[in-house]
Amino acid sequence: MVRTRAAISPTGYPHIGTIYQALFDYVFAHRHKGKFIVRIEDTDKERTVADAEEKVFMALDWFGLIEDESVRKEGPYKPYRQSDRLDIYKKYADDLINKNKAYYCFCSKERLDKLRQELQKKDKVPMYDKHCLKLTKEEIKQKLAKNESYVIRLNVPNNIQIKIKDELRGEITFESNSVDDQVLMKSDGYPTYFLAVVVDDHLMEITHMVRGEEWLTSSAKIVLLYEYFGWKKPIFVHTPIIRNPDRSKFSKRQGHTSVSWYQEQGFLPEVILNYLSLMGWSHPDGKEIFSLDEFIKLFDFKDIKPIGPVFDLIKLEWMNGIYLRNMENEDLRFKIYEFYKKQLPENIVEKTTPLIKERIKKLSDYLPLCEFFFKAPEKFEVDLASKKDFFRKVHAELEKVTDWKALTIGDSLVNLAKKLEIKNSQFFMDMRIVITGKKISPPLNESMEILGKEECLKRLSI
RNA sequence: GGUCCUAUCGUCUAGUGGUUAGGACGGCAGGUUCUCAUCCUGUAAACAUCGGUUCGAUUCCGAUUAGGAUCACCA
Repeated sequence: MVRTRAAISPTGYPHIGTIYQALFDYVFAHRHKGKFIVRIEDTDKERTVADAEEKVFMALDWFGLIEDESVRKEGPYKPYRQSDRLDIYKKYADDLINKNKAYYCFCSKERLDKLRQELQKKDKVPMYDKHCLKLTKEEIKQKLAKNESYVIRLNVPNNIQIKIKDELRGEITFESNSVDDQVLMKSDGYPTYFLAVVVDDHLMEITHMVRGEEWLTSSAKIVLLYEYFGWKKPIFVHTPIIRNPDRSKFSKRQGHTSVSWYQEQGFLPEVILNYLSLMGWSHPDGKEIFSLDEFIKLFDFKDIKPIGPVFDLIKLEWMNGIYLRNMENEDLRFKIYEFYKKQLPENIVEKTTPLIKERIKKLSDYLPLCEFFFKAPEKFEVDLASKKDFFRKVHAELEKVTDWKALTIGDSLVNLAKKLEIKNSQFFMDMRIVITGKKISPPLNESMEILGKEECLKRLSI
């Protein structure tokens, strides 16, 4: 039974990179009729934010990446929040101590800082010097009795090779001398990520440890822990990291990383998932538009390219536009109505939806395009002062139209243009400005039909 | 800097020991059109470099270069 997990730290608004990771977990689990678990990794008390957990689930719900087990959907492996599992980590840390695979460290922050500085000065990689490994059992007992503050460190042996098999990259070898004696238990009794993730993944019977490439370097520690515990290792998958245009790690300085931004802009969640699927993976038929279900049917980790792809907002917008255009008018109308919190008159949204369907890429494009339906323009993108006479003539002509439909309005306007010997393009542009205020608008005749005769005549008599 | 990862159009990617190296976004140029958009047509644009292996390498191997990740009592 395949079991994957999204390990999420509740430290703020959900990040698009987190969703990217979770997507692979979710899809792979579903591909193999397994389980997808969400685990809350809140072992950093400083960084944990109170309502972040709630936001994580709101985001997952929005995307439809619904988990099988989590803090809100407890299963047989509970609890699913790491801060509720402290006694478990303690037990396993003690186990490692007893096996001499980990050791107490009483070094002060000052000593560690100094050590780090000295090594850096010599252009060496800052690493712990195993100072406290030399402590005798008796010394340790005394220090513990005196309640001295301590951490527990991983005892990494010298001069061995640590091998890890990554699904995307094959075998990777690390020299143990370049692996630091990682702190496993902090002085506040909380575990660090490394201990917690190994213990939890083992106890929760996670079969595929899927995580971002930023963890690749530290996976030697993970492998070592599995070996020390004598546990069966999961399959390791280090997925690519989404990049900024300058190829650095995707960050809010250069892009929009927060899920909430995409919601506010009116991107559809299924579009974002579709787009994200294409980062590192490609459809065997070269298709770009496909559903989550289709992705599930075809997905395999082996087909992911291990290159960090650049996030391209322009292409995402294009794709969002495709989805919007493929929607039924009724569904799109409802999406727009909901997007604007049901504040806009529903009948106008309904009538205008077909007009703007091929003109918007995001739901938030609707209002700038359709604002003139809700209120008369207050300023005009072109100065109309010299055109008053022209509009009087149009007014007179339109007044005669009894059947107020786009087609008849159009006929009447085209006739008038001919009569006045004005080019259609010029004629309609002036009309557009006076009716909508803007040089760019939905089709004019249809817009005027929706606005109604009375309102149009009113706008003509400026 | 140490360690590790990676390398096809600007971007996302397909692909092969012999191909006119394909598609998509974006660009450019046309067409349709009352604007914009949609739609349609066309077009420019890539195998990082240098060595091997080979009859032949973009493809296999190595080195170089470049980019990235990581080096906390953060995840």
